[in-house]
Amino acid sequence: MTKSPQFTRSIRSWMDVFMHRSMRSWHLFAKSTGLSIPQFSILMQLHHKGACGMSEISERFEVTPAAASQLVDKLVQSGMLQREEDPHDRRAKLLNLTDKGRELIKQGFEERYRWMDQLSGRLTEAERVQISEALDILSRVARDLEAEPV
Amino acid sequence: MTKSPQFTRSIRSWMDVFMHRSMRSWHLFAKSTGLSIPQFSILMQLHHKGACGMSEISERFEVTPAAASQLVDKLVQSGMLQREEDPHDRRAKLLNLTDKGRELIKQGFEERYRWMDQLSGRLTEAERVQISEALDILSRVARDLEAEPV
DNA sequence: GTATAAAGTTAAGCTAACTTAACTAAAAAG
DNA sequence: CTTTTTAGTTAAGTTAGCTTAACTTTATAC
Repeated sequence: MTKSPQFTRSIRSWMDVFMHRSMRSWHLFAKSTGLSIPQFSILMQLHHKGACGMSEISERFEVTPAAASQLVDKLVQSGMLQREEDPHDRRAKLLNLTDKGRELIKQGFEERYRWMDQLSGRLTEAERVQISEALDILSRVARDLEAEPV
Repeated sequence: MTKSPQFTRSIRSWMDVFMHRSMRSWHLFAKSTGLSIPQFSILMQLHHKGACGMSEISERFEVTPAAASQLVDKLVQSGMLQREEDPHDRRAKLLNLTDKGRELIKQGFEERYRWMDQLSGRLTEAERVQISEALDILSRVARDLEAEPV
C-alpha cells in the first residue's frame, strides 16, 4: 500500500476534528429545522446526487422500501420534496428537491461554512493559497473516485 | 471579512464532498453496530472531548437531562460507558468510555480512514506532502479555535 | 397472452427517543 | 441551620422510524 506515515497522520488528525464538528452541527441544524436526521439525510442525498427513485433511497439508507416511502411521504407533505411519476417507467417515481428543500440545504451549508470562514480568518494569505490548492486536489480525486464503478 | 474567493470556493467544494461522505458512512456504521445515532453521537463526543458529566451531554445535544440520563443508561448497560460518582461533587456523575467503547470508536474511524487511503493512492508524493502540510495547518487552527472561550 | 418480477404504497404493530412531572440527594446561599 | 439551587433519576405518555405482510400497478419473460 501507500507508504506515507506523515500523510496518514495529517489526514487522520484533520478527520478527527472535522468529522466531530460536522456531525454535531448537522445534527443540531436538522433538529432546528424540525426535520429528523433520516429525513434530513434524504434531502442531503438528493442535493448531492440529484434526482432518484424510491428504491435508491431504500438501498442507500439500508431501509425497507416501505420505510423509504413513508419518510419521503413526510418530506413531500412538508413541501421539501417533489414526487412524480417516472415517464419511462410508470411504476417508478422520480424524487426531486423543491425550491424550499434546496433553500433549506443551502441554509444548512451556510452555517457550516461560517466555521470555515472563522478558520480562514486565522490564516495568512500564503497559507490560504496552499490550503486552497490542496483541497482542490482532494476534491478532484474524491469526485473521480466516486464517479467510478467502485 | 476575509477576501479570498478562491479559498472559499475550494473549502466549500471540499466540504460538499466530505460532509456528505462522512455523514452517510457514520450513519451506516452506527447502524451496523446496533447503536442508534444519538447513542453513537454520545460516544463520539466522549472520544473527542474526554470525560464529562451528565449535564454536558444534555447541553451539547440539546435534550432534557432526563433524555440524557436514559441514553447514557443504555450505553452503560451495553458496556460502552462507565458512569461513576464525581468525587468532588457527589451529585454529579463522571462519564467515561470503557475499553469496549473506545474500541468501537476506533473501529469506526478505521473504516472512515480507508476512504482517505484510497484517495491517497491516487496522489503523487508531491501532492501528498502539500496536502499533508495544508491539513496540519487547518487542524492546528481548528483546535485553537475550539480551545477558546467562543 | 399469461406468469412473474419489480416499484411503490398502505396498515398494523414494535421499539427507542423524546417530553413533562414528580422525585432524591447533595451543594451553595442566606 | 434552613432555604434554594443544582445534578441526576424514574415514570408515564407521545411521536417517529422502522419492520413485516398484504396489496396495486406496471413492466418483463416465456
